[in-house]
Amino acid sequence: MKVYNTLSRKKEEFIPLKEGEVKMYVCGPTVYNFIHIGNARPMIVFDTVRRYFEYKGYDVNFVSNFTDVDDKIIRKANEEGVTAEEISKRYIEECKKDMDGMNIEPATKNPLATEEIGGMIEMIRTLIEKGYAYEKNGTVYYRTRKFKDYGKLSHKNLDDLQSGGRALLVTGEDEKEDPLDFVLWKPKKEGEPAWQSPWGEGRPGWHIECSEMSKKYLGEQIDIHAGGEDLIFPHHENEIAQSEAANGKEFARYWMHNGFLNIDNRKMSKSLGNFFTVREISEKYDLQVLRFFMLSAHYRSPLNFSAELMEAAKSGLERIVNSASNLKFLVQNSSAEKMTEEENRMFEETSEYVKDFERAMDDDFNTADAIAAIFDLVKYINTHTDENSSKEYLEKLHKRLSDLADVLGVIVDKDEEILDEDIEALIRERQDARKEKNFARADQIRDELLSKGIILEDTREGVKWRRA
RNA sequence: GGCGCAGUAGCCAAGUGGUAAGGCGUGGGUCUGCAACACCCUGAUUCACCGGUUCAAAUCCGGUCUGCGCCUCCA
Repeated sequence: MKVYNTLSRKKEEFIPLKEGEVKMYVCGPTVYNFIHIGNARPMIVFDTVRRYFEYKGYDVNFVSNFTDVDDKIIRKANEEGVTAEEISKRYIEECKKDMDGMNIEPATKNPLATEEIGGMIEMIRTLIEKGYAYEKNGTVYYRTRKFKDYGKLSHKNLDDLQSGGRALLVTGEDEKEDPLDFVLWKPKKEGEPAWQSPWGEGRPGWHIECSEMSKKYLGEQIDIHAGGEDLIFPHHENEIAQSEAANGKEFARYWMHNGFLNIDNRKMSKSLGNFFTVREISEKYDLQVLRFFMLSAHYRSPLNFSAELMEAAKSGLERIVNSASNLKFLVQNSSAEKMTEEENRMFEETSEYVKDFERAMDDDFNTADAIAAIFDLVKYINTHTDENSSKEYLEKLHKRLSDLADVLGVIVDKDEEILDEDIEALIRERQDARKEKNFARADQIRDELLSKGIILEDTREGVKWRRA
């Protein structure tokens, strides 16, 4: 199994720290509003990574934080005249609803920054003791040049940063020893939430949160640390500096980063007016479609979002779902129980697609290729099943398809909803009308059901229905 | 200025040395009362461009053009 590691800029064979276990940490969102579709990409991508590890039999300890103390949260709280806590609690709940819609497995643990302040203070204290940090007037800074590996993740060297990063010099507070030093602890300002510390009241810098939460819930060394590519610098670079200086050992073995989601080939931003929340998308599409769309390209590639592409994703997803529901329908109407020799042979043939799927996923989670393997399986199913197929054969194919889809977090079975009595009656009435060749009435009933979100399909085996 | 990514059919997108997967869409057909689903057929003599290496290049090397990202507490 190969994983692209940002550290080496190469695909590397994945070797877990501990046999059969994966410890992974994914930087989560800052909760000051509904999450946007850009936030959704790492959630979907790394949930899929997790699901594949689980499919392969690994025990995955998956930790992803919520940053619930931050300038943007404070600003929003001030705007609404409520506490920062109220804002963060509200949007954590909303975020979890969106994640549920995208079928993202709940993390093993979702730590909150505000609940881990004590540990962060301890880590900062350690850094000061070891000479990697210093305090000036209530602010604690990290002594960047002291950490000799600084830049190993983003492949930058400090002198380039200093000469190229004009902003760093301009904003450089006079009290910093070096313009490249970054904040570990900042003193309280009026109206801000604050915690007691050895350096006075204040709150932690952003980077120290993840170093501490990763350490607390996964240990000093983890297998995979992941997030959006924009986090490579400075966030993840700083995390490495903090964790490795404080703990004295390599922080994460593999660093994974997803590419950005663009809108019309432009970065999504509020100022460009091309900003979409997941909630907005959910009003128009099942979030399964968003998930399927995101997985249609490789996770490290930039991905462009548009209504047209969502429509294409919707059609593609329906093709898979239809195949599965067709199998269920055939099972209900099948009279043969046991697989025949021929069916056994055909079922064996489909293991080729499972191999293709795994080969794709083993190669740095190539979901686009994996989806192609699923489409191949769908095609096989559509051409090698009919009303004479046995229940056992159909069920085995269905399980095979849904198992693969499940790795991608794609739900293939719609909930078995009981039809209301009057809907069933309408379907029966339509069948009678059709027998009497009263097609006007039959079509009228079909339209009526369509307006209620029920799609009817007449097949040789009878009437099938599904929800739109 | 530094670092990096990308350019494959109408659209999306795999493929990193052996002769171009898959999906969506289009057009035609089968099935069907019609529709939908499904199935069959329909697509790149070619992978931004120019050179080079090689028996062999979308894949490797050099150059050009174009688009994009990071270097700002933005996933």
